[in-house]
Amino acid sequence: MTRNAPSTEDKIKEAARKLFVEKGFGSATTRDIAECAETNVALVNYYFRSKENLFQAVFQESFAQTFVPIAGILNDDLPLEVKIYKFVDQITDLLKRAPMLPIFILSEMRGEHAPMCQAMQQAGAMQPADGFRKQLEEEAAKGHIRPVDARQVEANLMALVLFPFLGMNILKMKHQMSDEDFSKFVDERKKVVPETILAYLRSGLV
Amino acid sequence: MTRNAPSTEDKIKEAARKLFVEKGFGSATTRDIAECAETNVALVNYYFRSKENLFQAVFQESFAQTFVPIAGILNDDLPLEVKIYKFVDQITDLLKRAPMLPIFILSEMRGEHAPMCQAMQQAGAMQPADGFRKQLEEEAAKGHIRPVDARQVEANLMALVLFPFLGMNILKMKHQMSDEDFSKFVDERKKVVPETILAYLRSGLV
DNA sequence: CTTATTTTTAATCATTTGCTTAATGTTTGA
DNA sequence: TCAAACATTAAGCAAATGATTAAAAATAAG
Repeated sequence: MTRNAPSTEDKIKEAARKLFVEKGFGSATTRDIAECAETNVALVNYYFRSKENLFQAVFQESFAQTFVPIAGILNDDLPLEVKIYKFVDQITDLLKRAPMLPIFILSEMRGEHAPMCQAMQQAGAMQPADGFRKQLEEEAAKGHIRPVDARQVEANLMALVLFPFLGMNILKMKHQMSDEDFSKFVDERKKVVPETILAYLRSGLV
Repeated sequence: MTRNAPSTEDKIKEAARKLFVEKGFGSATTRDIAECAETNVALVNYYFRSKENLFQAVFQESFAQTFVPIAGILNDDLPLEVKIYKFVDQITDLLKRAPMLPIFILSEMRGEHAPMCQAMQQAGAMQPADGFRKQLEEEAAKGHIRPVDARQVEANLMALVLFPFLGMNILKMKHQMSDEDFSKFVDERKKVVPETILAYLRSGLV
């Protein structure tokens, strides 16, 4: 019982994902993609009408795969400390499976594709983590943590989790890391990052 | 007394910097660059021999401008707390003047240009922050902070300072920020980030 | 001034790139 | 079974792109 052979359309989309993520929109050609998908250029346009169209399809899936889970976990109904550990743990594991997605998304969200941002905002793909904000306010009211700007805390969390993947190449080189070393490094951050966030939230309490 | 008219070569390099940073290597064409520099394509190749060559020149300058100061400040001879505040303050101001540099550098350091990493490593453009590591060890020995992995602390610092610029577009959209709002946001981080780092370093002390 | 060198221009070449077309093969459903 | 819809292929087009050339213009040197 062999796995279902993927449809041509799916093979093209997967090839496109690989190449767009690896080289960026401008440097990946339709012929690259066709070859990588083991078909020809005509089929790429037959299924997706244009390179731009294909890119949109790939980008939106990638975006949903990366940034939607992030807001999701933050709005979960969990105790603050548990939530933060869960967030770091799950996002880290997600990114270990697709380490280039963040840099792909952020880098394509410039220049001619910058307007996509707005489009996706309106599509509701990016709801603010309102539950998280309220939770921080409640915990502060109870005196469990100090009063904070939720946007700053959220940015800190995202920064600490995403950055090692965004700067993976530089990081690996700077510290002469093998793939395995890097994997260990981000695993260690499953402790470091929550401790950092919680230390900030709890610092300066009377 | 008007400022020296920039040479054609410099006008081309500046135009290239603007367009490479804005659109990436693959999406910026030599004709774009020539037009933006108010010359013609032949001159681009006359001064730089090839698009790839021009890119290398621009990239290396941008890299030096961004990542060398970072390691520099960390190795300065300053008390830990002062150093951290200075680091965040200076790098933030630097990035406010060139907010797209980080995403440019990280995004171009993939695909066909990934080998540049190694080349720049060997050129010594990326010395590890050894002074910072020793300082952290000494402070830990004195009991002023807890024992830490310097690489993790350094990564945290870089992450917290760089990330808002890397994710500028998403951030501005998610929180409906104007340019001014964003500027305020990163200025507030001049307090938030050092407090976060220091809270971590001082947490769990007996 | 004259010659040599450097800089600039316009025209052009060879490829590449996104996309289309027309013909052929394959599947599906009535 | 047969036609209608779908899938695939090879060939090619027009525009864009990186690079070059040869000649003209500007600048520097003797």
